[in-house]
Amino acid sequence: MEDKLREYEERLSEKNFKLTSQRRLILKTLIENINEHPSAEEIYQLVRKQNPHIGLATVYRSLELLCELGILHELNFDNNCRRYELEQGDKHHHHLICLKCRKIVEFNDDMLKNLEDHIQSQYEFDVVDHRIKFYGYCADCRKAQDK
Amino acid sequence: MEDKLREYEERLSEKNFKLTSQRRLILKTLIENINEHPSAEEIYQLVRKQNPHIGLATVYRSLELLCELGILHELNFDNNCRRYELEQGDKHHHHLICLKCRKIVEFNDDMLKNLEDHIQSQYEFDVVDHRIKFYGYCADCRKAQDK
DNA sequence: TTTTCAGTGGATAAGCGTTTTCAATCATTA
DNA sequence: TAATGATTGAAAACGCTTATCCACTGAAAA
Repeated sequence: MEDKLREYEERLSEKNFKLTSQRRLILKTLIENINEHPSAEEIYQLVRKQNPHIGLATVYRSLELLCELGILHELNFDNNCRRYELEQGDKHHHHLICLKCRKIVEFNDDMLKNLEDHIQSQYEFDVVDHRIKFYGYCADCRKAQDK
Repeated sequence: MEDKLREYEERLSEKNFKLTSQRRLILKTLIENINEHPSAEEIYQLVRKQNPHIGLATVYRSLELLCELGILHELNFDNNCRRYELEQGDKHHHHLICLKCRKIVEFNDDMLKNLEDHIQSQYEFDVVDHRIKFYGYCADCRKAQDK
């Protein structure tokens, strides 16, 4: 935890930003909830438990800054709010979204390199990133359905 | 055009909805701009050229209804608005999104069936749909950059 | 030390896309 | 014709996000 925070502090200071107490708390919350893909509002609620004086605007500003620095990624699962996840090295992972319980499962893949190469030559499209979402039913919901 | 409209009328009436003049005009506009992936606002502006009295709420309501009937698909390229495309048979296609000019190129694929099967067994996740977006630079922007 | 100044944060208003409300209209049926 | 229900348009409300305002902080300059 402290290691990660020090790393983030360095990445902030490279661009002359400071790891203020608010940013520290937001990052801490993101680390602690790394599998949750929380929305801004959810982060705000979590952060307020530890510092009730923090403002919603600060949360939004911090998330924006962290995204610009590449520390955080913005996700887009449903249409009415943005969700966030910490950057996790260069492991390319994508999401399985359960249509019933809305749970989000991550999965890693290396199978798409070929497809990228194909697109590159076929469409003259220079691929720099991709986002894949699979929709379906997770193990839990499938079991519940069988009952 | 008229063929398609008749087909849509049938699909509406199956669920006891009517092809009103507003819905007809919206569908007509969607057919005419089938490669544009227009947003609700853009559809509204297009539709108003032919019927200046149509309301924005009607456009939103019609788009919602057409999505529910599967005639239309909601897309999610940028965060601040939804875009729409007519359902086009069972051709599974995805999108290449140019980061420079924001142009959206469609591409078809059959290469993902294997990946779905893999996910199915590995994660016990029952995949029913997937959405893939590749981000990069289109042929035009690549050429412009070379100059 | 005092002053200055950029960076930051909190409260709140504003912005923007979307949804809801409500009265009016239209089509269909009795 | 009267009644009923679906649909519409205008405007208000809504929810998430961004911008504005002013106060505070902490470091550099005078």
